Amino acid sequence: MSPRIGADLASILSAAVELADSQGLDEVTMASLAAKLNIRSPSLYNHIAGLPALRNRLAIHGLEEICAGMERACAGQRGKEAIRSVARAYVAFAREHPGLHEATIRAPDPREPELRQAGERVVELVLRLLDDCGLTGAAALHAVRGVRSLIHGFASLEQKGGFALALPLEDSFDLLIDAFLAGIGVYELKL
Amino acid sequence: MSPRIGADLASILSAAVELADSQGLDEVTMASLAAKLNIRSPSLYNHIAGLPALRNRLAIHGLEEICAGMERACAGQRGKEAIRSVARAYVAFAREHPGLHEATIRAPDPREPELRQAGERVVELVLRLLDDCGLTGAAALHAVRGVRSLIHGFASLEQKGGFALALPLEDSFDLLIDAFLAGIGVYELKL
DNA sequence: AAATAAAACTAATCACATTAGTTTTTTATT
DNA sequence: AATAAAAAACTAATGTGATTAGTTTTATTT
Repeated sequence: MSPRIGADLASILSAAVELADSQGLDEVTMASLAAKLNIRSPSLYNHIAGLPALRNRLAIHGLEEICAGMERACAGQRGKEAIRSVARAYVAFAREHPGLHEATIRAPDPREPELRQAGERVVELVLRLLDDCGLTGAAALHAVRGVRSLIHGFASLEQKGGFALALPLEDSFDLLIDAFLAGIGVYELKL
Repeated sequence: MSPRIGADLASILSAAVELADSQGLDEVTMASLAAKLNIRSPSLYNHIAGLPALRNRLAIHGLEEICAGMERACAGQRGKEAIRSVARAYVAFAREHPGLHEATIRAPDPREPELRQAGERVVELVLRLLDDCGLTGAAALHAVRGVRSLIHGFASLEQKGGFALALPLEDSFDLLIDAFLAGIGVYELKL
């Protein structure tokens, strides 16, 4: 197949993920990544177009992992229970993969097709669960935005150290989800 | 007073805000900022320690503006109405000052004292409003985390172009706040 | 008029991204 | 077995940006 074997995109991506999760997304540079792979940075360009392209790949990879984790988490569940599960899966992902999570947030261009698709898959998953809760159409679409805002906001703030007080994070998150789900009826009423 | 008049911290900050809001936070560099002020980048170090310090200042400034906007928005209001108002004020700020808002999220060190204080002032404001809703103690603290997650999550996603669908953003946000407020009772019940 | 302090400047260094052009190595072909 | 082709690695070079060191300029104060 290959006239010469070297780093391939998978190994590059995996090294980038490790770097991102251990050092933070900003420390993932063409230089640091090349060093981790024991090659020189120009060699990376044989595999990926540049740093923005790498970050885009990281973001896609992150969204795929998020989607997979959510699917796993809500398997066999329905309705509010399922929503609670996918929400927890999201923050769990952000904790396990802080750098990769950051990458999903700070993608270079949110309109990039493959990235968008990965995001849409998450939306579709949540949409399916909301359907079980009796939400369809525009109401459901608004509700997905709500769910995404909740989980993304909480995970981001937690990650950035925004929650300073000595108060169990787990409880804060569960209560937030509970409050939202308790009030989810407004999506039917007000539309 | 001053042996020689040049750029002062206020003018530097204001130039940085303009740059951030018009070009994005990443385009605020010591180089671009100096160019905007018609000086050379090393001269900036007479006024600020470096790029991280500048970003920290921007973040503090942003939080102060957010707090001021919230105070203004909820003046004379109480309870849920007031919470709705401060939430709207937050997203309004993020729309008017996308770069400054980004700065508040991506501060170099969330533990920096002055930054923390600015953040705490926002927390205290919301805490005061929640008190009107009958929430105190740990319940109120959890609820503030909830409110912050909501507004920060929504504003971030909106700013990053995360809401692709053609669905009015205003409605999505109002519904989200409504749902949360409708379910806010769980903070009393479950604690 | 001289001293001082603050601000600006130039010059230099270092890190990183990226491009161009060359060499190496493996596979496939003759 | 020798060689042609492909893919990957390399070196060298450029450009941008942050930052430091050391120098010059200029307004204020003595």
